[in-house]
Amino acid sequence: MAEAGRPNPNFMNGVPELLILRLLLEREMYGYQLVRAIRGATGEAIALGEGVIYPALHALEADGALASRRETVAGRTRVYYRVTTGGRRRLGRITKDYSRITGAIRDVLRGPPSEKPAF
Amino acid sequence: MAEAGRPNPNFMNGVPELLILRLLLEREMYGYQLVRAIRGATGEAIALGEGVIYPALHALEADGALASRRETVAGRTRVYYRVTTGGRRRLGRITKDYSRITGAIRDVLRGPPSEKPAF
DNA sequence: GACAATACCTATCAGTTCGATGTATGATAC
DNA sequence: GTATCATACATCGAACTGATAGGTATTGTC
Repeated sequence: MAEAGRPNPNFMNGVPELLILRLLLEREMYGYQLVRAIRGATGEAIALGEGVIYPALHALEADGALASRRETVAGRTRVYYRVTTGGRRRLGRITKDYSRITGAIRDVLRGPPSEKPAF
Repeated sequence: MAEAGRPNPNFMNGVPELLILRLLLEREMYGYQLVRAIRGATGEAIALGEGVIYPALHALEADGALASRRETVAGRTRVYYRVTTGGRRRLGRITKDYSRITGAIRDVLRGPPSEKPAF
């Protein structure tokens, strides 16, 4: 049962996918770069390792949501990913779902109008 | 990889716990009642079955976050749960964690100031 | 020459949640 | 009167994520 304090103990489902698609929408990136971009964009609140990102990128590409391009820079191979049209649709869907659910949770956390806020 | 459309495909971790504690803070409830309260409070956005709620209640009680009281009404036994002092602390912690992370995600979804909103 | 950082990758483990199933009672419909 | 549904509890196994840990290879630094 999720202990608080650790960087991010499980927490959410589909969020890695959501963050990846949203960040790649702005500009194409390669995996290793994405790993740090997520740390950076969330102010360390969310830290997804390479073991999460790479498989997710592969799956998204296999699903046609991402397309990739290889480039070798200073002897290192980078695989740049960009969002496809299908990926944009997918991002739209999951963003809507995500907002719907977190919105519902927020309402519950706020509590009924009568009650003075719990926090 | 989380298919959209189903009632609530996995989605989050610790959210059942969060909702349970928050709703029980307002008034004590029994398990079956909670199942419907969650459906109701989230406008069907989140529907947690009994297979989620009962084990969660047992675990929270075992952890000292909830206390229970049995009552028989019209031949049916109800187990009412209320939040303990420790449970209130716990709710405070996980609410803060939750807000921190969803806040970070919201920032990412909003995108950089320069960019026009994606949706 | 060792070590850290970059850059890719995969396999396994652990934790959650979902779905199915089971028991039992009371109320309702036929 | 009996079949069915809603109430109310409970547990187990399956499925899915995501976290951890490991593995390769190159470049740059001390």
